[in-house]
Amino acid sequence: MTNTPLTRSEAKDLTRRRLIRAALEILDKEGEAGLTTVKVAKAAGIAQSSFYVHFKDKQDLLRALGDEGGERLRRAMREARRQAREAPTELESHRDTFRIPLDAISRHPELLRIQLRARHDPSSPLREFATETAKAYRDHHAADLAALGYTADNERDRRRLEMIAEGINAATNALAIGHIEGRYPEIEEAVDVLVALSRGALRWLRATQTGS
Amino acid sequence: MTNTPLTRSEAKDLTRRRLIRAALEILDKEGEAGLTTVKVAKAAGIAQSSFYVHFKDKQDLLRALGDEGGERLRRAMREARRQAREAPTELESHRDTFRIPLDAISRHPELLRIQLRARHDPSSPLREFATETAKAYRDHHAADLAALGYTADNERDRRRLEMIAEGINAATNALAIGHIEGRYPEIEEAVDVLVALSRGALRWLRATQTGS
DNA sequence: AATTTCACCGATAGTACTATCGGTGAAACT
DNA sequence: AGTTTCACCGATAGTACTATCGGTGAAATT
Repeated sequence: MTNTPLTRSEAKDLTRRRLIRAALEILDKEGEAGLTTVKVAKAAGIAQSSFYVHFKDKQDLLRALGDEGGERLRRAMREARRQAREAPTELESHRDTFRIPLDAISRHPELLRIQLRARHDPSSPLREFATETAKAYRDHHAADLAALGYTADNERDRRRLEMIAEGINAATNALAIGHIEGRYPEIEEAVDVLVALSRGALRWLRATQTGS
Repeated sequence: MTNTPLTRSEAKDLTRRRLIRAALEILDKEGEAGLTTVKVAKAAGIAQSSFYVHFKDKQDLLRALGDEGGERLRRAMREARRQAREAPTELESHRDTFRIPLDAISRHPELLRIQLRARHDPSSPLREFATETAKAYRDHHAADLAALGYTADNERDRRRLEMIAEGINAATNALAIGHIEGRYPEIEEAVDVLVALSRGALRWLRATQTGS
């Protein structure tokens, strides 16, 4: 194994990353209640008091976790999108709309779990992260709807599109969790279901767009 | 105001219900982290130490909250179903499948919030409550699919129906939260969206049922 | 080579909460 | 009327965690 001839700031940065990594794992496995400076520091291999060399306080760590989580998620989405761009047909491209988030989530399941938990917890400092993440997914689906020519020119239609994007997003998350937990081994099967649900919404939009 | 000529056990029962009521409110407003015996007891108007007259420990309270929450939810679902039984047409009856959970949730929004939070929190003693509640909703939707003649005779179809029920359920919860938060003021509009999503899934099932 | 910087350490003060204990008075029982 | 029961109380021991502080040695700087 290679030695560690690190400069001081490199070593500090490494420790900081170890702390964040450990914190994310503990957060995922034990929840926010189990996230203590004692456990995080120990898991990162330093003394509890040294935690404060890297973070002002626990709140500061949570903030960093939100940033890091968002960063990872955007990276995963970008990567999934990059792979999808090689998709040949237009049909495939529509399937991609659903495959991209599923792939991104599968890459970092802990982020979805943490997000879903924080989303409805008024006491969680990660709520901002959860809200932003949810918005990113919703925008993703809203962009898909817009690309298919479904736009809103009044309040009612705007609400409809938002509800559809939110519903599809929630279904995507639920199936992603099921996939992570092993109940739905095949991502393509989940994509099938999401495409079917989505088509129902689109058909309804078309049927009611010009009429009443 | 009426006096309180209560027997001892009546008074104790009243206090116990006050504790559960206070605990549910604190849980909803401040999350599990904010739920302490100090706050619950104070909110119920008794001393912190008297909390232990009614519950063995905090765990015991959480267990009681799960029971109480499940009870309230089942009552709300039953009541909503009772009202729905007066539905005239078959179309209305199908809409009711989605209106019932939405109504039930609107009646006790705190229970959904608590459930969604606990569902993915490994440290939460309320996880069982969350799992059971989620199952109750899923069964509700699965029963609807069965009533429409969609049954599974192989593994793949079983998975499909489960994924659809789970997806619809997740969408229902998401729209219910949106309704509670005021973004979707009209329940009927949410029902429209859910019906549309559902129809897409049913159409897909029909199209692929006998073929490939 | 001498000096400074600083990531890390152990010890510990402070805080918040859980759970127990002995005491009290009014309700319930005899 | 006398006795027992028990819901509730204040006090407090015990536990877990946060955050601070002075000290240390090796890296960085001079």
